[in-house]
Amino acid sequence: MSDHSQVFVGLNAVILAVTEEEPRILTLRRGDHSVAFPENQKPDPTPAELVDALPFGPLDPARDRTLELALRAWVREQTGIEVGYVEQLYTFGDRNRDPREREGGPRVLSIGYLSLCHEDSIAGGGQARWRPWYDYLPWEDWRGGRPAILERHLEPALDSWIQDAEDRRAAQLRRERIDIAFGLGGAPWDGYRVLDRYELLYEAGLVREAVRDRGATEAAGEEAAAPRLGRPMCFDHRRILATAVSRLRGKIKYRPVVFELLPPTFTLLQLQRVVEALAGQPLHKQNFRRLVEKGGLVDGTGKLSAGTGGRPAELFRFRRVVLRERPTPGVGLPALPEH
Amino acid sequence: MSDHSQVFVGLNAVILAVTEEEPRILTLRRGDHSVAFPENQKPDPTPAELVDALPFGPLDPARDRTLELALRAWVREQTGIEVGYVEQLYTFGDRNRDPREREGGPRVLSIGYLSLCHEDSIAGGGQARWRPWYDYLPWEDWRGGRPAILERHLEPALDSWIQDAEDRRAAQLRRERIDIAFGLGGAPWDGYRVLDRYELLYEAGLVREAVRDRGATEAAGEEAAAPRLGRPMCFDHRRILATAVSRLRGKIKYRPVVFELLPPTFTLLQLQRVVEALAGQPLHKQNFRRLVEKGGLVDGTGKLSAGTGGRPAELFRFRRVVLRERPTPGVGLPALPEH
DNA sequence: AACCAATATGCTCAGTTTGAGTATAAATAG
DNA sequence: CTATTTATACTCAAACTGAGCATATTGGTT
Repeated sequence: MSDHSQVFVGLNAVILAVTEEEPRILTLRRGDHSVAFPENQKPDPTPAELVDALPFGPLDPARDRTLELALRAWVREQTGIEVGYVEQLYTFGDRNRDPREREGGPRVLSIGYLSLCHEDSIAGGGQARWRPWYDYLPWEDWRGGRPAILERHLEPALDSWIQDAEDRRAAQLRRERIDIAFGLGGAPWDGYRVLDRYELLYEAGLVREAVRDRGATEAAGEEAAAPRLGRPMCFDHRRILATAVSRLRGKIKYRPVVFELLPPTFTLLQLQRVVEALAGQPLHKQNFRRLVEKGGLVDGTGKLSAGTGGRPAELFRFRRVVLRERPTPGVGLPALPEH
Repeated sequence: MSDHSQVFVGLNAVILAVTEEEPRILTLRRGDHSVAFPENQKPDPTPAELVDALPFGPLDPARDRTLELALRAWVREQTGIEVGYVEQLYTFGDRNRDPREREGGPRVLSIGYLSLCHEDSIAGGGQARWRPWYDYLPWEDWRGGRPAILERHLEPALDSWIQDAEDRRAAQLRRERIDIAFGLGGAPWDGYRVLDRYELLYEAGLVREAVRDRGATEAAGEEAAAPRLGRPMCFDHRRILATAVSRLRGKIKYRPVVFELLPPTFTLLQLQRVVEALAGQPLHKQNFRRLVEKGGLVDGTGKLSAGTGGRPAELFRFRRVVLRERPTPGVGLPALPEH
């Protein structure tokens, strides 16, 4: 076996918890083009260029029996967090996703994982920080109605990207993709196309990562003019995050994963707020209650929660046996109303 | 960067086409513990131990800009097939998934891909063969009613696996998992849990791969006694196939991927047969027609198909604009009737 | 020519699910 | 004591779904 086919394999984790009705991910700060494998978490030499990054750890082929065990091991070591629910997302292997490859570094593959944590287990973290995932993807949060950033920045910028197309056909193609991804031109907004949207913005050069990857040869002035849609991240970490959001939004429909983010007992409103936080859209309260109760997803405990402002709510727990009863127990999301 | 963290990365492809109402995958024959990287497709020295294998190719970090390009390249080189639709499935990295690791070989990671081909593009293939995927997973095909293999072989074997559990609690746990995965004990059969089922059978030692992986130290007599549930495959290739089936069955519900398997125009029965083949369950003809027509998935062409035995059917084509209209255009599958 | 087998297509109908809203109950704050 | 807030129960129409009947159009048989 020749050496040329060897690559370096790392694992990236989107570690998620929902606190104060916000989905938050664990992020580190680090230099974008600097040490990628923080064996000692050494701080970056050039603080001006620090960027948010997903936690990262190498696969140690000698030690780690499985990929998932590898992930659990270094997450524990780096952050002290003992992750529960873990799911593989996607393997990212484009050349130059790690910029040091350009300077002769090895080809770096990254396997993305999603981990769900209960709110109370987020104590540790070391240098890590919990940040709302909508800081990185602000156009995905429709809980307060259509995000203003869409009309104010995103749509005009996408429009001029369409104008910039080579010819009429290319422009038509761009228009088509944008309409479907962003629910424009009469198309509905599809909450699951998170990755499509991010990739389109990247392609259109509307996220800082795109400008960065096209080479730092441009003038500083030009770079400053580049739009800053959402908080940027290291490497392709925002793409990994977008993958995680897509996956999770899809999955809550047919698997009871939400409960991995909740304490053992909770009120129905708490549950609803978590689902809304993930889905990025508001839900009809009474219908949501009907869905989870009649759907057999939860069981009342008879106990009441401490006052949350109004009438006390009953505490519920996840009804595990639902798995035996229905093939796809989850919370279906309604289509967003047209505008 | 230390050398110990380097691994060998390969790509496995589940290349699928539906012909004669059967979903078929492209397979090679090769020695189970022999050369894993068929640079020259060299035939195996010990024909007695030949097993079916998924097409495989290495990632060449120097040449391949992206993983998908790598896949397309070696599939073209090896089989002459120019794949269209391609989708990444999962990355498999358990130690010893390639048995040569035991003898000091490098850690081998495999990234599984799913590719969908039109029926007419399956000419080439070289030494490769198209084989029905239900040869490998016969318990997944419910088109002719509940598969006999379930009652005849699978359920008794799973029952005795439950009996073999350490203690009552462990047995209870096994019972629970089996009921949910195989729709026993009142639970419904869930067509999407293909991977769950395969992994359970593997764990219970009911597929040949499990016997093989536990070491070839056992007597030949014992091995012969091992059940042969479905046609075995090389390494963990059947697991990859199970992942592909799971993914595809899930996806046809919300994305119009079926059309990747059909010619440009087709009759509604043809379309139905393909969906049935993938889902492994029969569908109600009139309702299916209503679903795809009212759902805006297809457009009539006005032309009629050559007689297929009865009244000629209208030819339809995929209605691409449906993507602009509905967020999740696909063919929802009904629950299978209880027994 | 009449009839049968096979497939295609149109339509009905009841049961369920879904989206939206009204009404009432039980707590706290002033 | 009243306004406010949250919880919970119930209603109603529209849409969707599962199941089946009925009719249409072909080729082959008698």
